[in-house]
Order: sequence, then structure tokens, then C-alpha cells
Amino acid sequence: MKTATDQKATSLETVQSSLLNMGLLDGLSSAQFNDFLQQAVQKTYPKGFVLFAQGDEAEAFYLITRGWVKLYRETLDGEEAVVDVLTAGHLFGETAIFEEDGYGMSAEVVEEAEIVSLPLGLLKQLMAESPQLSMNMLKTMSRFRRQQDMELEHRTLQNASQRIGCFLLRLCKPDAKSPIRLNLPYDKTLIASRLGMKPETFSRALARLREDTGIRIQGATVEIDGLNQLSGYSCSTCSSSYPCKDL
Amino acid sequence: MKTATDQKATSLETVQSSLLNMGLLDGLSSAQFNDFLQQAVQKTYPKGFVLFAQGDEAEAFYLITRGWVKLYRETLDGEEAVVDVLTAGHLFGETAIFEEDGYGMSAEVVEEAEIVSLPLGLLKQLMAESPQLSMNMLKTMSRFRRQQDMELEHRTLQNASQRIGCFLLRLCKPDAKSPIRLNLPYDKTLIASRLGMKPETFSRALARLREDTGIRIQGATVEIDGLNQLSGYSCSTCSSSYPCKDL
DNA sequence: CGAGGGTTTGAAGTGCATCAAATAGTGTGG
DNA sequence: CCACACTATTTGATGCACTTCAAACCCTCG
Repeated sequence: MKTATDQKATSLETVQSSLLNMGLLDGLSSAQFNDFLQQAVQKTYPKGFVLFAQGDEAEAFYLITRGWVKLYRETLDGEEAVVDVLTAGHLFGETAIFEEDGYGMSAEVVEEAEIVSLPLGLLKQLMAESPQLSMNMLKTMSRFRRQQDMELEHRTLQNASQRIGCFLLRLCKPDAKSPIRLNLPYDKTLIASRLGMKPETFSRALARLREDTGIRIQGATVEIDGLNQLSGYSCSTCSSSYPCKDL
Repeated sequence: MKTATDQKATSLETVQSSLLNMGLLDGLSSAQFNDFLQQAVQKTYPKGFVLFAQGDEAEAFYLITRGWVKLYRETLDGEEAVVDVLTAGHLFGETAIFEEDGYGMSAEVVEEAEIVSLPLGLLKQLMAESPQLSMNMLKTMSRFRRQQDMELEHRTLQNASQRIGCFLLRLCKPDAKSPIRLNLPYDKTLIASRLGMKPETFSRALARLREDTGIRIQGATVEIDGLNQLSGYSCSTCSSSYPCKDL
């Protein structure tokens, strides 16, 4: 719950290339794009920094260029439900553009992150002028929505071990060659809540996944011999078979 | 899994007023609106009719004017996850507009329904011309997305009885006077899957809800003395307190 | 009346949560 | 470089919630 503030501005060029890569702003005139660029601010945020809290007035949306950010909701009695954990290339906060009572969730940095913030007002304004921009926005939202649908399905139909397997599969590069080695991107407790389970359950479920599929785990390092090994285990109770490109 | 076909065309006027009410087409020129109207088809579908299945090529989107429709996904091993159950005034299938591989879920009529179908192609075409239309679409999607977020939160944080209480609350008209009487809109088995639980669990959880809150249940009829009674019970583990306008 | 679906009830099992405690890992100051 | 403090992770024991399988009940409709 830190609100510390080590925030270092970085060069415009970096910001520019980041913005171009995210797709949302494709098709804007260069004048329009420059408007954005002028108002873009890139900073470095420490772990624990809260970018915004549920209900805050929505003034900006964000693009991550490094690090990890957690999106979550808090209930009246203090529980926390992690909606998603995002990293470089991901966009967030932009869906607040149509919501009257501020951001629908909170966002907190979980691993030191570089983040570009952009004014929502400008986005809204340019959207009225550029159908292409609206279209991009729709695509973005559509993809998010599909992800959320999958998420709900997973919670309903997959057990803890399968959800972990699915999570690991999504960490694998599609073209990786066996055996695949990968590192868990953030700590196990956070992965657990990302997947809707308690840390203890995560630990046990991971152990079971290891026994059932033969993957090897050493601390935060995971080694997988073949993807079929995992996809057969995790994807059977899912409506889209591996590779599920939506997640 | 019926595919029967009793389909009766209805008058253009009815279709027109339905279309005007749904908000999505606000701001279109009358010429554009008429294009839509020309291609709108309203039919009556029997219970069990499958409007489209996951993966089908997406050619139309739909507006319900009467009855109930279930949106769901099916897994490889035959399980079914109900995404939502919709009724008059609800729109569905329109989010397939940006998806390359057809509808992301299946849609089946669960209570005889009158449904207007509209060509997705036309929507896409007009969206390029009318920023307002894109904007409407974005609002629609944004609302859907928020609903899905809530849904996920509920599955994570509420137990079965609380989810049923929440469901009942959303059936109540906000201005209803106590005691509130209402009828379950579709059968209990379907409500159960809508809420992500088995019929047996639903039955027992409903019994527990009755004991804990004092609501009265007689078959499909529910009587509630006060909303606080229910909201206190169901909404405490939720991030938005009653009345949660998003669902 | 009888068939069949929806609903409830009972008994037993499974999975995840909880509480408690041990262990491993990490960073700090000495 | 070590000892300590603190956090992350694992393990064990137990409980509760939901599911499963089975059977009874109920209601509607032909």
C-alpha cells in the first residue's frame, strides 16, 4: 500500500516508439499523434505504488513499457479479487472512458515498472474525429472482453492444477523448442490470487501438476518437455483447445 | 438441442420501435437507420432453438423483444458454461464483429422468444461512417465488460447462497414497494448454471438463503419483505454495494 | 392415469480454505 | 562472511462448501 514516488521522466523517443507499438493509435494523423505524444508522460514507479483506486476519477489511461501491474477490486469487507496482472505492451485504464463513476478497479505496481500515462480526455476527443481510432478501441475492448469470458470459464470448469497448467502454457512462446524453460514472472502468492486461489492451494496444486504431467519445478524455474503434456491436462475442460490465442 | 423452426415474421413497425429503444443506433441519419430497418428480420423462435453455435461464421447480431436466450460455451469434454441469460431489450452477438473465427459462444432460446436479427456487415460498414455509432458500440461493450468483471468477482468471493440473493436483488425493480413478490424468470436448473452451480446446490443454497434472510419461497414465487434483508446478506463480500447498477 | 422433466433430499466424496507451524530464501547490519 | 529478521513457500491437520450419485417427490401434460 506504498505511495512512494521515485518517478523519473524518460526521453520522448522511447515514449513514441512505445506508443506506436501498441496499435491503439494506428491511423491517427501525425498531428493527432503528436497531440498525444505531447501529453504522454513516462515515469518509473516503485513496487507497491498505487496508480489509481477503484472509484477514483478517471483522468488517464496507461501503457506499460516494463515491469508488472496488478488490477484488482476490493470488497466491502476487505477481500481482494485480482482481475489481471499486466506487463510490457499492455494497456489499462482506458475502459474507464465510458464509466461515470471513475475507474472500475484499482491498479498497483507489483514489480518496478515504467509506465506511460496518457490523458483520457484527449482520447475521447480524438475518438469523435477519427473513426479509425474508435475502431481500434473497439478491437481492444473486444479482445479484453473475450479474455474475461475465458477467465470466467476457467474458474467455473477448471480445477486449481489445471488453471496453473493453463497459466504456464500461456507463458510459453508459441515457437519455443523443447524442453522449454521459463521463469515465473512474479511471486507465487500473486499468481495464486491471479488464478483465484490461496497460496497454500497454489503450492499443493502445483505439486500435483508436477506429479501428473512430469514438468519440473525448481523455485521460480519451470521446465516443460512438451506442450502437449500440459495442454492435454489443462485444456480438456475448456471450450477452446490449445493454442488458445485469446489469452 | 432442437433446431425446429416455427418462425413468424412480424410487422415492420414493431421492429422499428424495438430498434429505436435499444440505444445502439442512436444518432444514425434516417437514411442509415432505414438501411438497417430494411434488413431487420423479426421472428418467433421456439424453446430449444439454437441461433448460432460457437465458431459459426458471424453474420448477424440480435435484439430480443420477448422471451429468454441463453449464451454459453461448450468444452471439449461436453461440459457447458452458461455465460449469461438475456431477455427483452438485450442485444447479443454484436461483439463477434471483431472476431476472426466466428461467434465466441453459442446462443440458444430457453423460453419462446421474439428476436430481431440484423446483419453484422451493415453495422461494420455504418460504423466506419458514423463516429456516433462507434461510440454507442463502445458504450455497449464497456457495459458488458463491467458486467463480466462483476460476474467473475461474484464467483470468486460470494458463496452459493449469496449469489442467489444477489440474483434475486437484480430481479427486483428498484422502486418496488415491500413486500416484493417476484417470479423466477426461468427454471431453477438454468438459474443454477447461470450462477455457476449445480441444481442440487442451488436447491440447498436457496433453502439456506430462506432460513438466513426470512424470504419466502413457493415454487417459482419469491416474496421479500425488504431489500436490506437481502443486500446485507449478499453484498457484503462484493466490491460494489447495493444497488449495483451495473448488473 | 401415467410418463417425463424439474426439483428436492440423503449419503458420501472431493477440492479448496483455514489455521498452525515448519522450512527455505532474501536482504540487512554487524 | 555470518547471524538475524523478515518474507515467501511448503506441509500438516482439520473443516466447510460444493459436487456426485442415487432415489424420492412433485407437477404438468398428453
